[in-house]
Amino acid sequence: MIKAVRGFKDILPGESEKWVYLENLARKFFLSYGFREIRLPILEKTELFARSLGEATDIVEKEMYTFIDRQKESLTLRPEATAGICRAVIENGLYAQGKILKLFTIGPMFRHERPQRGRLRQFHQLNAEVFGSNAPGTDAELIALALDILDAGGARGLRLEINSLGCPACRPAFREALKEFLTGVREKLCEDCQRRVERNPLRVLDCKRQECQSLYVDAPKLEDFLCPACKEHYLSVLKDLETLNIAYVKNPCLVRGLDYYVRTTFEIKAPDLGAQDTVAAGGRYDGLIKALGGPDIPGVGFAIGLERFLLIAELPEDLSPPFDLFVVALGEEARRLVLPLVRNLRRHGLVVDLDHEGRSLKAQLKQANRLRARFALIIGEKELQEGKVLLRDMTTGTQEPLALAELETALLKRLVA
RNA sequence: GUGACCGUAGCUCAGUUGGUUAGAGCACCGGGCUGUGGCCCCGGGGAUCGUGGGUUCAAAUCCCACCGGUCACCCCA
Repeated sequence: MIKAVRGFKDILPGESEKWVYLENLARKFFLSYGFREIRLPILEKTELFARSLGEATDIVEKEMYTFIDRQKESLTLRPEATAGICRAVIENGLYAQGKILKLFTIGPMFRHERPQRGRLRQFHQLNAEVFGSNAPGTDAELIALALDILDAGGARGLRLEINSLGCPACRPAFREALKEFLTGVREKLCEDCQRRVERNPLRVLDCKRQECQSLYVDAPKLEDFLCPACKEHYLSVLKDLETLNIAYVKNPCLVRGLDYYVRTTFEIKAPDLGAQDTVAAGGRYDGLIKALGGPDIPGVGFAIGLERFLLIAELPEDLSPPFDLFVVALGEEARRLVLPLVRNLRRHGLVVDLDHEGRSLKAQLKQANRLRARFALIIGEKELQEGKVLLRDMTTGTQEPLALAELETALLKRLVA
């Protein structure tokens, strides 16, 4: 048997309704926050991701689905959405001086990781990005948006963690101070962290090991190194959050895995998720557009992991659409007679089905029952002769005779809400 | 990439210290009720026991390898 590729999952009926529900819910919020949808290719030139995420990140180093196509060009299944959105913004000239551009997109991402709870190789994200705004209010607004979507989906007990990574003006000083500190305690660090000290010292702060974390309480804090502009920005974001009554936890160790972040970074965590507990994350990436060859406009955004959202979402019990009518046609003559009727009812938006297999009345009623049809329309030889069909209410079991001649209008009257 | 646990009908599982033809419940199809669903009863179809090798008179059962799944590490949405 040919099976789906490891880490790639089918979304089956029963599950797909939940996806549509959450996507629609998110769409509603994106639109009310003034965002417009952008749909993007899932395949991009490898260079785009290498340049935007950073060559030394785990994603670029070992998690991308990269291949050489027939034109001998290196292409990559997108591991995240921001790079592609930036590319599209630049390529299509969506920016303009002073214009605020708010975009969202929904779709699959691909990373070659070992699958586990809340982690797939193809997974899906809801992304929102704002271009052209330096204002801290934009950062706070995005956080509010993410939380509103998650809350409307019934996710509870969320924890917002926030940090500021500074900017190219102030981060280097902190980097040096941190490096110095780390060199002092180097022997006590775990293997991974020892490696990080040289390559990417900030990532050390993100280490999950208790031993390392207990050392870092004495480490220099990035917040103390922020330049006045970054400091003011950070405080203003926090203030907006407070004004919006949004609870947050400052996490000076929140570093994020992508190189392009500056200033605000945040994660929304859900304790119920298990090891992969980040359901949404985002931050500011002011230099990215320029680095990709575009104008010097700032950007902020976030992504919600849809699979993870689904794991903690509280959804309405029954998301399947109501099934209006099952037409029980007994015999070929009846079936032929009913064909145009069924089609017309469907064109009116009603959910209607019938049996083409020539099964018995009993079998067809059984199917109607299984489909949870509100009504069954019974038409056999007797009905054909008498010019009357039977409309059976499947919940009460009562049957009403309807004249064949005005059947369609009679049905529409009873079925259209 | 590393580790632990797990792989028996479509689904959930049973299968004794290795021993006839591998079972059950649910689901599906049919019948009881030849034109009335749900409840009940009866019957039926459906399994390369994850794959390949090995041990043995004999393997779903023991051993090895591989594949897949789950969870954790790592990393992240």
